[in-house]
Amino acid sequence: MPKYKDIARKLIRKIDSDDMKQGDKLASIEELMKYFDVGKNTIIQVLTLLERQGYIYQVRGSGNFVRKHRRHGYINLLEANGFKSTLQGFRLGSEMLDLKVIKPTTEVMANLDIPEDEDVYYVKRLRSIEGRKFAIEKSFYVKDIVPYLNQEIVEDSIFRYLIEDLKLKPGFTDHFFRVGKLNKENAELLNLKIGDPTAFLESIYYLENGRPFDYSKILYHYEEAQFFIQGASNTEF
Amino acid sequence: MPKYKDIARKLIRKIDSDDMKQGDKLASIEELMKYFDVGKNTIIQVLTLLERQGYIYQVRGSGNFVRKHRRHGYINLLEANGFKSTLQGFRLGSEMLDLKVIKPTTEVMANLDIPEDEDVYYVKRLRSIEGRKFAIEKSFYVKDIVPYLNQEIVEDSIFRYLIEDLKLKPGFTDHFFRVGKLNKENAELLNLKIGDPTAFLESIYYLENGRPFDYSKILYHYEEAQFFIQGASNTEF
DNA sequence: CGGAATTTGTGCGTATGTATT
DNA sequence: GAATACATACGCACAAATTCC
Repeated sequence: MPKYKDIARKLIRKIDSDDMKQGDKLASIEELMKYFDVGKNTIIQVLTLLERQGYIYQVRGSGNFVRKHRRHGYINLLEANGFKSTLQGFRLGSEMLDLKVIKPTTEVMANLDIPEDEDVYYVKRLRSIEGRKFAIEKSFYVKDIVPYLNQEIVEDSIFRYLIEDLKLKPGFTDHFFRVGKLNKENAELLNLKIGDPTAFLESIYYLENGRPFDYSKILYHYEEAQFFIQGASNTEF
Repeated sequence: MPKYKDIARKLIRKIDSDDMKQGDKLASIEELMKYFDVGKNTIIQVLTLLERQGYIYQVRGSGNFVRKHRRHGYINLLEANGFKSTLQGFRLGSEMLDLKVIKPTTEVMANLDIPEDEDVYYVKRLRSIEGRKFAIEKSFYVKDIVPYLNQEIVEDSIFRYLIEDLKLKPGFTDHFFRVGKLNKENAELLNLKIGDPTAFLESIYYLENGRPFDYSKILYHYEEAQFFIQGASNTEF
């Protein structure tokens, strides 16, 4: 592991600990250089990374300060897998409703950028949080990249399987978000009424090399799901 | 303007042009160094910035490739001001419903991190797109930072006024997102029915120095609003 | 298939500019 | 105005991944 990632992890652990709160000042670049025994560039690289991940904000001439969001139970849409760290501490469940290999629809072809004869895994899951119905998820995986799935994997964590077992490297993601009304089928699955609100999230996950491998459509229970998005410093363009 | 920002803008113009599409390869770092007559670090800095902004993805040993989303009419939640570039080309309107200086509620105090006796501007606007009702926005500005607002400013663009006239420098942003049902008052404003779905977005805008200056709550018309969020490469943590 | 060439990634040292304290 | 701290930028060396032959 490169030095800057190692240092970043250590600083993140420090920031996440109870020692630090919003607005606290980090050690100066000079001090961090000495402490970790690395060059200035490396520290700058670390701080740039932390800023981009939303852990700190940088103020020129002044210092680097902790950024700590104070709301819990929100899904952080900027983390690789939609159901991660911000929901830590909650009991999550996954019930498999369907799992099969199919040929892609036009919609799936377009979003995964594949031809019509390419096989895809179709997975439908009912997700729960603390035992309550939380979301209906329909996912499509390019079989060429994800050659095998079974019930055990699907009810545990597909992403963990992809990363740890298949050694895939997810890169970036596109999320598309809308609000709508539930139809009969989905309302019944979520124990809601027809016409009740729902958050509809479409996500396309790409590997590091830019190839899309997962297209997912999620309908959230409107009373259970809430989302969090951190915008970094843009300055123009 | 620093070299890396200047180069970034030029590359973004190039990428946004019709010449380039998703997956196209940029010139190599070596070539960019020669073309712009700068050092390698500067080019790397440019590419890191473009990657973070979602314009490109980087593949080690291979090259840098254009990332171009193909959906229009979506609001990009990662851009400083919620109603920017992705809605370019649409006719946007702002009708002022209320504008006054008030003392903060507990909620506003907490989100803007101010004491109870600090004055805030309260602005309520009805926003439209292509003449259709689009969203109801209630915003709170710290008067100490934004000392003056009037109807003209509020019905044009508050952010443009803050940046260009007040010379404020917005830094980062926190967005919180939920789905809910409309009450009578808001349903009437949006020409919808009581109980219809709505997207509810709370945003806190901070200056570069980390001080919050704007807390906004927006209720979107569920048939008009759709959102776009680009996740960058995270790789672990 | 293997090795060479290409391309990007990490890291050091240094100098100078700019904003804050 | 001086001291401190972060920002930009150059040049160099070597590592790691991909691509080409």
